[in-house]
Amino acid sequence: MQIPAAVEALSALAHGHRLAVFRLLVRAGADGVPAGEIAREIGVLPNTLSTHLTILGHAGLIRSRREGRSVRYSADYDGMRDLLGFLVADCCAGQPEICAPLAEIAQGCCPQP
Amino acid sequence: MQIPAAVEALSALAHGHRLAVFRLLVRAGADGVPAGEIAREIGVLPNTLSTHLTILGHAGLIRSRREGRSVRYSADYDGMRDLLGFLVADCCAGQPEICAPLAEIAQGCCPQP
DNA sequence: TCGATATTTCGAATATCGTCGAAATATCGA
DNA sequence: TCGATATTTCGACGATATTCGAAATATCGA
Repeated sequence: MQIPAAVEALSALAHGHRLAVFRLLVRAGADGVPAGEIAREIGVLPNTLSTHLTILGHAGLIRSRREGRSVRYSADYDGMRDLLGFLVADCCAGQPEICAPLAEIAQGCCPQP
Repeated sequence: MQIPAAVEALSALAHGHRLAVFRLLVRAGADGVPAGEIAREIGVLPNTLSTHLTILGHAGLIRSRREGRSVRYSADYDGMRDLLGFLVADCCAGQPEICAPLAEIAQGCCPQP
């Protein structure tokens, strides 16, 4: 990941509704959530939500697939990992001791064998 | 960290010059870098940079201290950790297996004993 | 104190973003 | 095919963000 892509992803998340949508989808897992349900949960008009979903999708943070009359959106975990990896890699450049606590956070959250 | 603070931090980083400044300061370590040197490195006018530094500072991502005629800016590693921790915690909610690779990234970057 | 250096603040111009209503598109069931 | 449901696209308005030049502030050395 390069700076322009990172800026695009950060910009996509730098909005209350979009960050809420992203969190919702990350929690929802691979199955995803239909656009209409997202709109109700977040409390935004369907057309406005559609704009936000497009932005998140173009940033590589979510995916979509049509399912009947609705479109299910789901988190793009690869994209999310790229962004977090970019920030983590950046944070570690030069001084590993500084981001060691980060590894602990990840450790506490997703215990490794 | 709550959504509003996360949005503020993400917004601060969602700009090419500011992200470049933040990376520079993270690499520079606790000593920090004087504002003038940052401006030269990044290639922005001093007054414009000052605006960006204020935004990053208010978001809790950098700190500053006057040193003679210049002001040295340095990364706020606690703030950075809060933001990354927030995103990581969010990513893990519900499905630990998804962000396990993230823990590996942190592991590879900052090897734990 | 005075001038030089370093940084910040102010005010205004321009560009971009976010939201909405209305209309268009896609899919299904009768 | 037709009407209903689900989502997206379009066009426009108001709000916010970014940048710049000019001026103000802070600190140092002579």
